[in-house]
Amino acid sequence: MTGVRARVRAELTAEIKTIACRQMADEGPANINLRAIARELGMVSSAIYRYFASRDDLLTALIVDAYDALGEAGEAADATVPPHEVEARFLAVAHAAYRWARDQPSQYLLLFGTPVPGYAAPQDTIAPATRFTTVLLRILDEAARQGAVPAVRPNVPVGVSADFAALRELTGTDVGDELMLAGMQSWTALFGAIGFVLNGQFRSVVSDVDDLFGEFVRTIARQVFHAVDAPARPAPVRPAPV
Amino acid sequence: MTGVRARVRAELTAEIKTIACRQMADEGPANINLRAIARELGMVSSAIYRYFASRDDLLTALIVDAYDALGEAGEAADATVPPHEVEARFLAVAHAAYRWARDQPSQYLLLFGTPVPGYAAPQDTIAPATRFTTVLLRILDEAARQGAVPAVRPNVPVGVSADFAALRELTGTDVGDELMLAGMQSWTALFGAIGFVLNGQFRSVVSDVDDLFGEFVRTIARQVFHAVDAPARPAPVRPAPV
DNA sequence: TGTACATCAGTGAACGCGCGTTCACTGATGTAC
DNA sequence: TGTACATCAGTGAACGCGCGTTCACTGATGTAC
Repeated sequence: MTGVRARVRAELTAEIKTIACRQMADEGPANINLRAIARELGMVSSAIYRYFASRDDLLTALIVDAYDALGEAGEAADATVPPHEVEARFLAVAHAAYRWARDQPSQYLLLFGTPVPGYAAPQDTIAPATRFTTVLLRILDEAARQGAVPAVRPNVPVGVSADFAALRELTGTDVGDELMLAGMQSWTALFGAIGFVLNGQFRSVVSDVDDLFGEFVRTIARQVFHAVDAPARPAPVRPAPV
Repeated sequence: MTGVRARVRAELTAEIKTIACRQMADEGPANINLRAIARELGMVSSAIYRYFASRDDLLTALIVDAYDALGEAGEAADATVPPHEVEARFLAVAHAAYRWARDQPSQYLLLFGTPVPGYAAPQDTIAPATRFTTVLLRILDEAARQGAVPAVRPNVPVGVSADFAALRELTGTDVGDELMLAGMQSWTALFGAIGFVLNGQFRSVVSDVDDLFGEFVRTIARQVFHAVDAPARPAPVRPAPV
């Protein structure tokens, strides 16, 4: 039964991360404390090093988990809406991000708040970090196929346009420059709104922040996926990308 | 010369804050260190307590200063543009915030990043916090007087509408619900974009983030101050608010 | 199936470090008559 | 103008605390023949 030790190990590893998450909720993302975790597990502090080589390693694991959880929440929400309803998909995904952020604010802040001082994110965090963004990009791709045009058409700077071309190449998408810029802007707007709600920026100004956020997101969606002024553009026949 | 001691005191107080700011740049906003400050000043650690009653007190002073600096940057930028050119004013103010944030990222993160664990902002920080927002609100007020209507007209939820009414009362502005919501959305979008740039969210995707930000802001401005579809609405005669 | 050996989880003590804050004090700077 | 007193900046020692990490170790769990 080689699996017994392995299973116990996996369980304890998970438990360490769970406790670290709870700690972050109390003390802030930068303040995980190996000794306190060991104490809570009834272990001696050095025992933690059987599971994580260092504090930074544990932090990396938490970041990867958080990115994955956010990405999964986005994917799950996206899957509940018919693929061609791009605006509804965006709304579903945006609200999923909002809910996730409100449910675990410290994990959200671990990803999008102040970087932890002295910590340099290793390669392992890059792939999970793109997971949520990929969901948004897929919606944008479908919107492009439907000929969507943003309500306010941006003028994409040449340097940025070149970057977008590389991005299309890399991701196998076919989103035009204007829509891509509008999409990125909506992305920053979405997370800006979430951050403001989380940090209480609307406190003593707006009481029902959930309602406010909801209307923010609806407005953003209509800005990006506004198709009324769209020139008649035939849908390309290439299949959907990953 | 009662002023000699007072002047030295003011200078040292300022120097403590300056050192604390530099420290934040290295170690993150949450990590100011009284002993290190004293060391750098060539003093004994307890001497700091002649100037600040506690670490939290120093933190409060830094937050107030940061809010004031951001507010002043916004006001200064706003003053460079003729009052009736609302879109240009917004652009100027947005870029001022961006520049300020890029020049002192740690101070920006002190205000808009992860809250410092265990620190509860006292009353003193509230007034300075509104200074920058007030600039935006004044621009919005002028825009309302000119009959501006957002490119995508939001549906303001009833609860939020009530809050907006109270806000109008409190600030002596006359910005309608739709424009107010669009304005707030632009506010979150602006700071979301700044935060993303600061935290390197566009790294290895877009190289010239300044250009990207510039176009973001132009797009946001046109979304808010879009007046083309505006119903003919006579400009009210009441004078400009504070 | 049983035995000899290797693996590995957890122990306990220690290292080196630094923090915020208090307190009784010294000595210089300012104030009032 | 000079003296007696009050104010206050800075000292130095101490308190109590906790952290991440290393290392030699014990003893239980798994493996190979």
